[in-house]
Amino acid sequence: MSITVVLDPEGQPQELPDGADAATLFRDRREVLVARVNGELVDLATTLNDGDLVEPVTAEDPDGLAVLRHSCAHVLAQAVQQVDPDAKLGIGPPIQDGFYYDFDVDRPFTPEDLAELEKRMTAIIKSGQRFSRRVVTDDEARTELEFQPYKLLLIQSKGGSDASAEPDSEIMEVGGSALTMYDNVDRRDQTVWTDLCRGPHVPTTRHIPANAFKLMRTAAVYWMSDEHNPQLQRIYGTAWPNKDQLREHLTFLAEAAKRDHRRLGAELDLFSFPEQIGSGLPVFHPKGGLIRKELEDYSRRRHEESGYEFVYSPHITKAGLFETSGHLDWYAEGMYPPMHLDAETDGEGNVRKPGQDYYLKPMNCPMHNLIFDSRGRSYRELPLRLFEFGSVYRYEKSGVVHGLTRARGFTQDDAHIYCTPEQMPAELADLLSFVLDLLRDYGLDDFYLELSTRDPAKSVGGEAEWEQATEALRSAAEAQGLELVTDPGGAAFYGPKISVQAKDAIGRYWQMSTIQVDFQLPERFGLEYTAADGSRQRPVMIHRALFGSIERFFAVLLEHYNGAFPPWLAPVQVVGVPVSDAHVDYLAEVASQMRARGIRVEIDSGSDRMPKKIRNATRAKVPFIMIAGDEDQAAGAVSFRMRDGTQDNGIPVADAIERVVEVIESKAQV
RNA sequence: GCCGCCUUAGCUCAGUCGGCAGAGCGACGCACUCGUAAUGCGUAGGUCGACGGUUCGAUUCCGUCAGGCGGCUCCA
Repeated sequence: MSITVVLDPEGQPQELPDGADAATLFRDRREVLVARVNGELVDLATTLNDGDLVEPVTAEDPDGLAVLRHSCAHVLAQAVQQVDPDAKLGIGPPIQDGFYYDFDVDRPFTPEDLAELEKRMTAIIKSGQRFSRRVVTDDEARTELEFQPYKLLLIQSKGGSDASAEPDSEIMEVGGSALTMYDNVDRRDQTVWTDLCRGPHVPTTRHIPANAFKLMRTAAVYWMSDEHNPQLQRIYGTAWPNKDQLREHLTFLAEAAKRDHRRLGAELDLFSFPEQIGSGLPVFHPKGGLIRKELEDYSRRRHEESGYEFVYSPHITKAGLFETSGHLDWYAEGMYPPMHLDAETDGEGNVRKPGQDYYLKPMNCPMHNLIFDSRGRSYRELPLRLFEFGSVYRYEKSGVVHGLTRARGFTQDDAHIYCTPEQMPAELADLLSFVLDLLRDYGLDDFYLELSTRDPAKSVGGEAEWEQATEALRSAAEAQGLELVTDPGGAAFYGPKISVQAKDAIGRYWQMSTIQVDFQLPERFGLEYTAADGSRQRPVMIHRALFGSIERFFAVLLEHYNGAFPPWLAPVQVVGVPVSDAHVDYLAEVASQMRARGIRVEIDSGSDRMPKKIRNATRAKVPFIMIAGDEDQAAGAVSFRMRDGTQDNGIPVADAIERVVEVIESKAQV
């Protein structure tokens, strides 16, 4: 007897003995880790049937790499249990770039533990254990896993072997068509370790490259991500098809760390977080302030041109406003606690005047609503676009504060647009174009859009209006021709949202602008306009921030450019370096001509030698280093050295100035 | 907020098995007058994050707090 299977993707029929498995088919190809049989990812030990469509899957395939990483997680868990046989196992899935495994252990892991575990993992990998799949009944599993409470919970919550539940990306243990255990069998056929797992796995631990994995860090996590559950200790690891790819990944991480905005901010003297002010509350130094001012000035100009009106509002307000807006119901936890003011008591301690609570504002919208509502509004005024660089304060939990990207005090480039329901679709479409255009001007040009839809458990407002707004957002998004992903249930309680995700220079995506439709606030504030027919109508309100927060946007650009801002944003655009002291006056004269054209130029007249000055200016990432010595001076010229080290000598002064001006005005990068 | 780690000169970091500390860079001064990423010499600069405790003695050990880092949760 024999069977015939079809090899994918070549489409080659292949004859095999009856009962053959995929491993037989690929026995000469060690790089094959698993197989895709009729579209389903399975172990190579899976028995094939006549007519199966079989595709080899290697670590170069994303699915294959995930299997490799998942198997590596098993090796980690085995190593942990070698050290601590009482360690209780949580879940251990593959993730972006690696894997993790959660453990309930008496003592958190230390960096020394990780080094020890890595050694043991290497030994396990080299021992060549086979991953052997075994189908079990629920009862058998429960007996075997008697001392693994978390695995028991998984069986229970996922319904065991008859689970029809969708496979969960995070939970690799259960969720297949049957409940399975994976035995690690050593070369003497002894089962040395076992884990509940739906698989699949690589054939043997030898298929995990022993020199291409690394344990990265530890973390405490809540079981099932719920803070009411017990805390487990997680170990994160990374694993790759080969040593070179591991090295490449580690290099990438080092590169990302080098351009961390917190580090660049200190190095380039842009901003700081003085401890005396408080966690998450930044101050901008002159150079950072200049960049920020350029960002803001350009934004202001574009907003003016696009029909926005500028408003200003205070930083604190009485509690009543946030009662009206609903913030105190929905968001009090994220707000700084109130200041209680103006209370008066008499001599006996009786309250004569109850006083008032004042809150720092976490959002600008309630204030803008009051501006809308300050007088009767006509349909002729709509869309009314109110814009403010509004500083807000949010009491972020201490563990989440993170440089400028997650601060407690920050400034939103916040606008609220009031329009009729009929105007909404066109307004949203224009808005999105405006936002994307502006982001491109700042140097970000690779985007995708994310549409966050209603979470029924956490929302207000009617089904129909949500539907209408969501569709309006969707069609505005689709009109951009960009990739659109949906984030089901990700919307805020008051309305659906589109966010723009922008890719930076090293391939990371950042959530930038958000555009959010709100039915709730116009209702709560009783906002109205008079329609053409004289009736009172409720406007639709759109919240939108382009930068999100200026601080955060600043941080993203800083990392995107690695501190080397394009000249229009560079705090110092030109540094003059004299070859010797004798050329300082000449450069100063050129500099004053440049200043007259609005160029930010400094002359380094210090006592350093010329190469040192060039080094300093290079490290400050100044776009143009303007050098002048005898030759340049005699020719009425200067020489430019650019950030990449390229050199252009003997440029006539007038041409040099034009060149800088041109680059600044065109917002080009150099 | 939770878990772990960390905090020594402006910055990056040594160091003290408990006897009050060092380097490089930076700053400042002097000399050098110099053509593309560090000229040389010198000077100043630290209540070793804060407060308590243990100790004859604490920067070092313990505790609390503040700030930071990596995760978790959160990101309206």
